[in-house]
Amino acid sequence: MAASLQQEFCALRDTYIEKQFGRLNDMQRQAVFTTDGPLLILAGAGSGKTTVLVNRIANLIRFGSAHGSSWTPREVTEDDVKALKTAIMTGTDAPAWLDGMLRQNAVRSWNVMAITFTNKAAGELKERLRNMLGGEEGDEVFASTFHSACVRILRRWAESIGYPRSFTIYDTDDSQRVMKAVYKELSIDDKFFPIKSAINQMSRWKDQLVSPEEALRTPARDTKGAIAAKVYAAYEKKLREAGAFDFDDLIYQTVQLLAEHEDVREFYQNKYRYLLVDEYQDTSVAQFRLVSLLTGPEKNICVVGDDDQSIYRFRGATIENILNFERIFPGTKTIRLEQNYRSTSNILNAANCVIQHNTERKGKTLWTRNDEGDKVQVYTAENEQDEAMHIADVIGEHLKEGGHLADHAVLYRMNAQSAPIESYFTRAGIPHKIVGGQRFNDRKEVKDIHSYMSIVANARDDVRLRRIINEPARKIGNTTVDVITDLAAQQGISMLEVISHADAYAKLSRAMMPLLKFWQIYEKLQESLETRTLDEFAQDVIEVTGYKAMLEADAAKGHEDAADRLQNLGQLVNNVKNYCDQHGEEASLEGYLEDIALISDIDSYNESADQVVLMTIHSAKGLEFPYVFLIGMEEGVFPSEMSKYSEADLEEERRLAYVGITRAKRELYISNSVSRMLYGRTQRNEPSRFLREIEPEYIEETRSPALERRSSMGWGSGYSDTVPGGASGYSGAFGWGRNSSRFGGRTGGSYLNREYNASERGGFASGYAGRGSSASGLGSGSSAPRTSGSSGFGVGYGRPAAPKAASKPVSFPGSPAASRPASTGPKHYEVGDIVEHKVFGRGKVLAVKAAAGDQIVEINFEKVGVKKTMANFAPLTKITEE
DNA sequence: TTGTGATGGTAATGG
DNA sequence: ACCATCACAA
Repeated sequence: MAASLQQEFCALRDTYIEKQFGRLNDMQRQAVFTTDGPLLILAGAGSGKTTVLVNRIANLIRFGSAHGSSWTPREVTEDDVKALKTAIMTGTDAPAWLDGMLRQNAVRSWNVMAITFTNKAAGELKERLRNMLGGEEGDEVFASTFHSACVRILRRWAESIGYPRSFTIYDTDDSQRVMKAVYKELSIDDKFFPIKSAINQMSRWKDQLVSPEEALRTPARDTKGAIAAKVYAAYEKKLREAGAFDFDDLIYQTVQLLAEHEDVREFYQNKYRYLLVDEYQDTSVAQFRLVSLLTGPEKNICVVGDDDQSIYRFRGATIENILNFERIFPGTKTIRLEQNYRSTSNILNAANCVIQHNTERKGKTLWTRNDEGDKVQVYTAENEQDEAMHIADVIGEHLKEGGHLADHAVLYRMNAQSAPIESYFTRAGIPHKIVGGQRFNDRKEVKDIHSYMSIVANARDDVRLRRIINEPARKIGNTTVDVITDLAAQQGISMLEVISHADAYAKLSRAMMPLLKFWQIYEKLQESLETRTLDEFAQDVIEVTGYKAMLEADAAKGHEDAADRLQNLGQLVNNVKNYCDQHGEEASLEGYLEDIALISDIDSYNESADQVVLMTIHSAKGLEFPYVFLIGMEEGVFPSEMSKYSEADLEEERRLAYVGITRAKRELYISNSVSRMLYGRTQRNEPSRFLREIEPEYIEETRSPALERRSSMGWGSGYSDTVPGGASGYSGAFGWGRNSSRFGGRTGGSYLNREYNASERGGFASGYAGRGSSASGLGSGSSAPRTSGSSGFGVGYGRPAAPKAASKPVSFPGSPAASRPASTGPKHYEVGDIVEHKVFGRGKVLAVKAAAGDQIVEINFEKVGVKKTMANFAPLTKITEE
């Protein structure tokens, strides 16, 4: 009797718990209910990976291993069964007195550690856990990146491995400075073996847990290898003296710490009994080792990854970690999540087409129940301006239909590609945000102030001291710095210590006054740190050091960027303030410096602002957008020139393409450009092989009207007749449709190839030069408007299946670049005019200001409110009378 | 020591 | 095309 009650209760308990996770699919639920032992989740793009992670943690904390168990902590009563039945029927929570019966071996939230790839992902995880579990328990889960977790561990144990508690974290710039000093000391010529290569080699060694000693012991392949080993050892010594870790050290040294100190290892294994690692495909040997060291004897290790999305091989990620997981952790349960919830089937099929061309895969095929959606739009642009304009057109159309800017993302292979888009968007007044590239914290003035701050935190840090000792200029030149360096080395003390009694050294007599002054500044800052709040301290640094005075003097002299720099420093102080607000009592100088070292651009990307976002595909990993523009799909750009000669590199590029494609939810726009200015040279690139790999049935392609016009006007003698039907043969012009010879296929006789030849022969060069040079928007071009007008594309263009953006002739004047020669002078608008803007629609002019041969027009738009645009560049049309 | 002009190298992805 | 670095003059 009691036994069957027990059975009934356990079955009900399963039902109850399953209901809690009712929104998951079978595979996802399996992953959630696999609570103990090693678990490998192979999660395809958009398969609800984060959801699974969050739910799995929630299940651990709320129910532990109760699901599937046939055991209860006490005798089951009729009341128990009844209460649980009621809870299931009514969809309410079971009464609290059942908790003991439901929460079997429930895991305490602070026993769970989740490692993610970015701080942003960690933040999202925590946010969702808070929502699911409530504030307290959610917050108690330790979720962070590898690097943050390691810093946390290292802070605690630094002294046991000979580092100061307030160690500094060096960024790439610092590393290069150190390496440069090493080269100088060892008289190594960086022309023979570039510093960057040395750092790279060293970095790979650290990723693979190769110590300087091992590197030296291992016979080098060549002279360069020998040099690398030599500088590695010297570099490491310097960092240790400075009390600094670089990014790779954070992992490497933590591994050493855990490997060599059993007590420390056991401390963490006891503390974190359940480990979850996200983006496992991007972990390095060192990171794998770290995970293994943290994993206790119970082996409660769950990793989530997708071998098809491994895109960080170049920085030491090893796909073997995921491929060998089952072998390294015997008894691993493997679960595949292959249902995609993100994209339309056309987009997903396109992605599958591409990734299928890789050989090194675990192999899985994503599927979806989502609609087919629109076909993937492929646009061939004439040049990068044209590409930018096309994107703006599409976005404009979407906005007219009620879409939001923030639903659009422009993704590219490398940061350099953002420039033309950014500049076009700026001129057209399209709100946008670039993620990545030159980071705020990388600006010279910001780094300088941070260097001052960090030497106050860590007086041993000679590298950063050198950076600012004469910034602003205070008569401490290279000679003096070299003398100080020697003195410090002789006595085994830091440079700052030498400076603190500069008067004791005869060699420093000449520079004594400036040095003592510098020391006074330093002491003032020390005092400021002790007596004032952190943001006041930052302000003091800017002022006491004379940095502010220097910039103000520059600004007075008419230095253009000095004002910007001052503003940046103001922003820096704001950032410190924000940091203080966020961390309250916990705020510390070390903490702040740590944040700026470890927080990346993508972490602070905030999707709530209504802006188009521009970023690299790498940055976009883990994100999704309704509308995605994947630009620069050309050989030599994507895949990059450097990857073309290695099959393994190419496969990584292809995975990157796969990541890019799978970011899109509703519509994907891929573009390539016939001509592109890159690295100061105009290149003519073939469309990317990745485009060719997509089956034609998922694609719809369009060529820039500019390219069509060229062919129909008969430039480049005698080739237009090989294009079927000229402009009217548009849909087939690409050779892409039914005949599937596609992009410049192997026949070599494709339309595109011909065009390259034609242009290289200069057949239309003269007729074309105006447009080309007016690409900057300031050229002398006398070209025809490009989107409408007498050449009649308006009509020819409107084939039924054409992409939305191109489907109707657009009523505003053409691109800022192409159709507004500077010679026409500024456009004149007046307050009160009603104008039409390509992107924002209709609005009323509020104010007009003259600026450098142009006007800044402030407009109140009906739909989007007040915006400022440049009259000469913004796609504005005056509406005569409303 | 500081400021300038020329030069020449460097061009991928990032914590 | 851009930047950083360097040599050199002031």
